[in-house]
Amino acid sequence: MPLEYRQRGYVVVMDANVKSDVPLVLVESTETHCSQCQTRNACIAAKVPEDRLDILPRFLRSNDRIEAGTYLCRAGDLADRQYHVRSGMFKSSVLNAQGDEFITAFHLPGDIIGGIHQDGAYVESAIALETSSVCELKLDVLGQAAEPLLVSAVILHMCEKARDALDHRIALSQSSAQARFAAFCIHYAQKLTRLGRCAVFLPTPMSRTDLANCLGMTLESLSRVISKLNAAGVIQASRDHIDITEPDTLRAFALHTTL
Amino acid sequence: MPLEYRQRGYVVVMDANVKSDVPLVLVESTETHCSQCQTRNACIAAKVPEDRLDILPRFLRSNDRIEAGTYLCRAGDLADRQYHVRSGMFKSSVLNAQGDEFITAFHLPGDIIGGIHQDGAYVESAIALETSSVCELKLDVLGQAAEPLLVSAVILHMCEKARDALDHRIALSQSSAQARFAAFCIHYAQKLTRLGRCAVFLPTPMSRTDLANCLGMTLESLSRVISKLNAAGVIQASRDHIDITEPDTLRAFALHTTL
DNA sequence: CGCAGGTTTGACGTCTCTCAAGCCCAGTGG
DNA sequence: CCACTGGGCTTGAGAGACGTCAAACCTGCG
Repeated sequence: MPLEYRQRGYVVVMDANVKSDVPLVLVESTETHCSQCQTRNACIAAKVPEDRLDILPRFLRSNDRIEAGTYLCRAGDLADRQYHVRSGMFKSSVLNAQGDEFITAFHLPGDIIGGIHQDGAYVESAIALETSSVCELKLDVLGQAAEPLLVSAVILHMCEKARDALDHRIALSQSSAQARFAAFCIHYAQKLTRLGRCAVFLPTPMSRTDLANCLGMTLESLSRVISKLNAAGVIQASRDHIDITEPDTLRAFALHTTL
Repeated sequence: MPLEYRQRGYVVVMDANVKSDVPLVLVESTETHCSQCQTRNACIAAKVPEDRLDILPRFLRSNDRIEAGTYLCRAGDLADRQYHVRSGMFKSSVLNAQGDEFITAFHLPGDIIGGIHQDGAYVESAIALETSSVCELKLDVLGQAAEPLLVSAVILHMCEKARDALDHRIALSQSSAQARFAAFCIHYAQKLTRLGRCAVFLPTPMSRTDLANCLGMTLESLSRVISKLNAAGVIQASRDHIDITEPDTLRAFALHTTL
């Protein structure tokens, strides 16, 4: 499967099966083309009439390819822009006063990174978990632009994305570790569905440690839950992905609130 | 202390110490006056230059007084506007497929209600916990207005408010009930501080049941935590408020993550 | 082959949930 | 004024779940 990304004004197409720096194709790319983007149905483009998609590239800057392990932004940085994930996956996190890390979210295409401020600075840090790309939306441009279509789209999109955080919060208030994990899988699957991807194959580029942290449990508890659901035949988990074999059972577990 | 609210075009001032329906003062009010609002330092007005505050009432509609127990909006309603709390307190909640209720937040002045959408509908229901008032911001007006100051202010405010939800999420991932409760108190106190109110006196118009639900624990666990902190002299809790007597100790408890 | 990091499994202690009883307070009616 | 009543809150005892610590296990890599 060819790997396509954008770099210094070019669209670069690599052969993912061959470890090489020599691209298969190198196409000049003058700007972002939303109409050809795979994520256009899950980002602000989905809230703009299809025949007006051309207005977006005037406000969005599409970034070069971001390697796994690269920080997109850090807590405390000047919060002058939002990042909208185009491809790949990010994890965001915060540190408390003691230096404990909390993984706050895993971001898929269409998700907003840098949408949480305090005193004009980002609250979370975001790091790429795999090769990724984002679109940048500068806030001053947004204010000055006076482009009603863009403003509405951004605000609607922020409101819809707030739902992910809410889902996560609800999952966390479930007391049982199994219910939290099941809820995570179900929400993840729903997001993949909206992206037009397979709803039962969940890639897990994050470590078990990070996933456990995000779900508010220990690594061992997560491991036990996964082993149990594996043994029960509800999921089939490996190091880098989770296969949902019995979606209905998993959904039932997600609802099983012991609260 | 006089109680001031707005009703059918009048500003009504009541004597809160006397149980009567006869107002002390009745002033004609043609529109919202942000410059005189007690919440102006904690809402979108705080992101608009002071000498331009007059633009806001053109877009905001200030509601009549909302009695305790009144629903401001319900999950599933058409999400065509945001509510910005002006005074009082609300609680918002969601129901899952099983009918279990999850209290998702308690909203203080300056907070946004109705900022979470799915398919054009609200996800949460919000109900007043005491006599309250809100400002309405219609989304179509926001898009068409082309008023850069307003757009920037709303987006910045949404980004700052996203922080509350994040704080809640982090509090929920703490496994210890005591840490969750302590974190709730600390965040609550911080919000009161920003409103210019006392940071050690926390009114609790919500029931213990609702508070426990919001913190992802049982009523009994919450009660035990409160009793323990009471006995330790860290707080002094009664039915309708919590006094923080040792803020530093409480802060330390909030950080004590057993994760 | 050996190493290191991440992951799984096991044993044990602790914390929270559950169920149950008792308490406190406000409102009601005698 | 006082007993009654109901709801919300507190307290108690037991069971189950999760965290902790420790050891073993995989897996990719040199």
